[in-house]
Amino acid sequence: MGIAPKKRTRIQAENESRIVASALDIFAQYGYRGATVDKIADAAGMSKANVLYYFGRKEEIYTAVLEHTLTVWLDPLKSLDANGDPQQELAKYIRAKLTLSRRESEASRLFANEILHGALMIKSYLENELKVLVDEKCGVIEQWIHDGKLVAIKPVHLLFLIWSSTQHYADFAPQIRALHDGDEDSLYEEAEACL
Amino acid sequence: MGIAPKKRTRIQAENESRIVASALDIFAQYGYRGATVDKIADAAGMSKANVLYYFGRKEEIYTAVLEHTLTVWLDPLKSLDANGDPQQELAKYIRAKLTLSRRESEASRLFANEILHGALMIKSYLENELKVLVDEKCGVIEQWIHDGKLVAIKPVHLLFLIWSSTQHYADFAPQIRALHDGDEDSLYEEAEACL
DNA sequence: TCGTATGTTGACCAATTGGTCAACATTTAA
DNA sequence: TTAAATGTTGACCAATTGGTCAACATACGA
Repeated sequence: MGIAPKKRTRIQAENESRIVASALDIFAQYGYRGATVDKIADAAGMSKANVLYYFGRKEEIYTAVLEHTLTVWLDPLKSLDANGDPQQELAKYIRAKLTLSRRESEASRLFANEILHGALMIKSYLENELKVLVDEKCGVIEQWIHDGKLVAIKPVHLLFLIWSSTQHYADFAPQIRALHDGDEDSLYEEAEACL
Repeated sequence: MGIAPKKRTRIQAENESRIVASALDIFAQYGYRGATVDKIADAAGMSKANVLYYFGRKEEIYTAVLEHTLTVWLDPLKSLDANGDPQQELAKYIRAKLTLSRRESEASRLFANEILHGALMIKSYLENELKVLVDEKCGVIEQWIHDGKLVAIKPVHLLFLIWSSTQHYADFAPQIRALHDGDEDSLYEEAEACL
């Protein structure tokens, strides 16, 4: 007895994606506990009962949102090419992360919040899929260093440095806005120049 | 009619500080909405009603905790000395922040959470006290650059880089633990060496 | 067209939680 | 010692909220 390939109707597909999109905004803004199913339903333009018709529990909405955003968040690291020029590859990666943190800042804040409070939902993801990918890419960086193409630095800390500095501009936006004189475009231009 | 300098009794001082200390842990772990007055009371070893006898509302506990931790958090930047050696001063500052993020990680997570969700409670603090301090220290860095003692970099972005990279080790601890092979001591030693 | 599967919602329920209050306990100053 | 001030708590209340359900509406294949 295999897994039934449950056909999803047009309405199902449409509503589920509308719910997930709205839930991303709400969860990112209020955190898991602060977000209410009612708020999500409002944002999606339907009743709370209908949201719970598609996702039986609040937690299911949350994990659906996380899964939906994990892939896009991870993508840039995947394309770090061992055969490319180290400086260029890293610069490209940093630029991609910075762009992502700007355009998908809700996703960034969602992850930040999830990890900040213990990463209970994505713990196994971090320890498995992400760990494998990170180990692989650290190997690439290690090789670059071994070949003398890059200054000696623990690869995993280099990644931490890139992640923290790029995501900082999305996650700490209110602090940045309070301290930075000038518009947001110049902010990101300056940031890119620095990194 | 001046502000009465209400004497605080021994019991008041003792209980209030016990509440604030416990509340820091609870708020850092669960966030504002996830934290309950009951949990805080439990952690402080007293009844919920008694906690609310000292702090009329949950929000008051929260702001008391924020105020209590803001000073210690800010201190290292204050001691950045314009007359010292730039490399050494910055290295000292980075070390101090890294130590703080390790020893007061609850405070770090508390701020991260507050800012992540809009910094509603500390907005005016960010725009006033912190802004003044940051502007002053940015002036110092600007001067160092002008004197050719430091590579040209927008000072405020240098600060963002330092803040994000040091606090990352406290705020994203679960992710770090999942990806880093080795114990925590070596983690911080390596981090310090990198930065 | 028509009947069934799917979609939708208001009303409702139980659990959680911030906050109040009256009653009781302890500390403190005279 | 004693009375007033201060400290403490269980019981309670109202608002919020995750989740259920029966009733009703719509879509869709035959």
